[in-house]
Amino acid sequence: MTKGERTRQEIVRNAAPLFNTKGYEGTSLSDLMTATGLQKGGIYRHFASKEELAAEAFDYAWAKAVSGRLDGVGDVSNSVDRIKRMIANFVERRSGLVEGGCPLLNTAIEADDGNALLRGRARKALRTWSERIAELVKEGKRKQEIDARTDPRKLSQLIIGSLEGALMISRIDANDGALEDARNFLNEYLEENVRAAKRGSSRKRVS
Amino acid sequence: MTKGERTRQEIVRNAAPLFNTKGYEGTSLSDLMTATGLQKGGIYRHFASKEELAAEAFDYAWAKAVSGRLDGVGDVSNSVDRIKRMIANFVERRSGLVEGGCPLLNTAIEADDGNALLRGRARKALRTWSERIAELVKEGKRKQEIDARTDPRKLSQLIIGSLEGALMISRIDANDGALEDARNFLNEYLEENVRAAKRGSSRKRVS
DNA sequence: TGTTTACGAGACCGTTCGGTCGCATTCTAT
DNA sequence: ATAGAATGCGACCGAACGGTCTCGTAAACA
Repeated sequence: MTKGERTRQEIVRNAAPLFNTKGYEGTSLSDLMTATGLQKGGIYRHFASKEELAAEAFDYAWAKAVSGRLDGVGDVSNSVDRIKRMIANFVERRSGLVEGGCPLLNTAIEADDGNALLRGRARKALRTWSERIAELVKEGKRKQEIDARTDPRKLSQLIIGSLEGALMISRIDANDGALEDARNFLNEYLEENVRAAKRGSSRKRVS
Repeated sequence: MTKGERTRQEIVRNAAPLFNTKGYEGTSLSDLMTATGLQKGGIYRHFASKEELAAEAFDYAWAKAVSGRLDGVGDVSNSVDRIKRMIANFVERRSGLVEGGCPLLNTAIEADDGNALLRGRARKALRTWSERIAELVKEGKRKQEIDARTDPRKLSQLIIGSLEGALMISRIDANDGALEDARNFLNEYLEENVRAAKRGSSRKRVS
């Protein structure tokens, strides 16, 4: 790897937590200069604009978030338990993440009426995450671990929506209660309404 | 009402949609000048700072949001149906809301790491909304319309979290699907797990 | 080791930022 | 009608904004 490539990565690595905590508008070039230890010229050698850097920083932060949430999911065999593991990772995962909370939530809210480049990144991030969960569900249905009546897209949106909403509450409340409650709720929902019933037994089903 | 008071209200009225769509950092004094038709001096005669104006604009936008969500709730007698009405109001948001989406979500995300004044307003807004729903639940329990085992605070957080999370998804997705799904999910949940069972019948209960 | 290319510093650019203030004008209460 | 208070204009402020460019230096390849 050339020196320039290394520097470029370092810039992204240092810029990510800044953009994620202060937002795109709230992060200035001089903030970035301080965080990277470079002057403007040094930064602009590698990126055409603040916007382009922010987009790459988002990708970086998002990749870390996704890998944190999928951590250990492969070690679990049952599909429902995989989903539960992913939820637990979302709720617990503190270390290794880029500071400032979920990059998707942060970016989606700031960019939904403005910045098209960042909005596009957020939209794509949501899609791929949602599809990833939906794939887990489909696989579970194939393996008959998940009830055949489960709609993969709807379940995926329920999980993402509940978690992100609870995260928002937890962040202003400065209290993880909402996040914990969301986890408990989703886990119970998965057990009661998603996990395939044992052969022979029957159950009333919601939705 | 004096001329100054009228002007002050007009400034808040015109500033609210700006702050709610572009955010605090993203809204400049010159944006505000254009929106209000006043010069800087005219605005600063009534507010000590941009921050103070933003805080009042948030209060204004939030008051409108709350009144929109509670619209018609009093016309319904059953407590569960009242909650369902409130959810429908949130999802349909037909009434004269301030542009830019839910002020609580927008402000919470932008202010959770910075601006203390706005963060305080968002925190208070969340608390009062949450308590309002919890009150509905408690009343429902008193009237035996809501299952005695229901935790008012948890249900309130589940509703708020699900709706706000779904709103975030709907906004980047530019598609109301997630919001509709959240409404359907919550309605079914309320019917199956919150509405008090008819005397004599029994039911398995989640959470 | 010599040469060419890649790199980063930092002065500089015009613009916009949030905010102040003196003053003319307009309200308002008498 | 008029005095005094309330109001809004707009020139002005210093700082900070995102971004450009030149040039000395360090890295990379031969």
